[in-house]
Amino acid sequence: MATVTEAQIRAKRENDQEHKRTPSGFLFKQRAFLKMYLITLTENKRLYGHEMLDLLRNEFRSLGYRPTRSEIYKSLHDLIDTGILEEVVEIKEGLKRQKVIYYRIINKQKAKKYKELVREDIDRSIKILNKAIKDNF
Amino acid sequence: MATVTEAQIRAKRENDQEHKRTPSGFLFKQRAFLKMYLITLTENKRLYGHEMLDLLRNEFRSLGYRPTRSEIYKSLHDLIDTGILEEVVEIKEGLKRQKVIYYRIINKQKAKKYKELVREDIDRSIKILNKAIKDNF
DNA sequence: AGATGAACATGATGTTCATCA
DNA sequence: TGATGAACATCATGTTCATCT
Repeated sequence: MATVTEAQIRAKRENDQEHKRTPSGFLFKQRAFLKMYLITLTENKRLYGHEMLDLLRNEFRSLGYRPTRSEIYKSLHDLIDTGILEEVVEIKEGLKRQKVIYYRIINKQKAKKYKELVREDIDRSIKILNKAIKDNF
Repeated sequence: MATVTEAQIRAKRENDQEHKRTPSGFLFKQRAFLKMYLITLTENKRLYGHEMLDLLRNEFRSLGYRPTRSEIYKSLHDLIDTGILEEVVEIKEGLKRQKVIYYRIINKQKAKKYKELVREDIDRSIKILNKAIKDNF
């Protein structure tokens, strides 16, 4: 009996999704952008979700970008579903015991690959934007 | 009796829409991007909708962006609704008589203002993207 | 058939409500 | 009460169908 790996299932699902409706290719999605940042944050700091949200909001405040709570969590869940991150549940002692979730990279190779992918898309987007300035001004 | 101008009605409608749901401010929308291009095309060339679509698809093919037919038309309609463009209907003689719609700027000031607005957003977006590269690579 | 337009469908993402420690 | 998660609502945009010359 042929075994089907998790990775294959995900690959198929992603492929199916991609072909349901063909994106026009205009810039990239916020989700990908956040996932890239969340990977980097996990690589460099030890933060739980809510802290990541606060950090990103501070970082981008001056640029008028304020990511949503749900986008952060959905991005983190995506990264877990695709086998890049895993949860590290911890109890934060305090007035009231508080469960928080930290993250850890479980597949460095995949993480690196994903970031490279997003990077290419960022480069492409910058080209589009620069072209627009050249063409319209 | 107080008269309400078209512009006021539109302004109100747009304002209402803006406040229904606050955008997070991540990059900008394809629609605004296209509207900017369509204004510029109208300023510089005499093209009807379908020709504009073809032109833009050619321009951006190498960058992997292929705008949709409906996005072009919706963008043109937006520009008409907001008093920036007007239609110039013409009959293209040929094997079969064919109605096409050209466009003309009817409010240069508004057109210029809109483009400037988009430009600011493009600059902001480029900043976000450059920051992302700096932060993640 | 080519050009336009509108209805519809779906994906991306923001808001609200629920849960849990 | 702070952190997380899921259901829901709405907007942006792609696809399909209709119309007109």
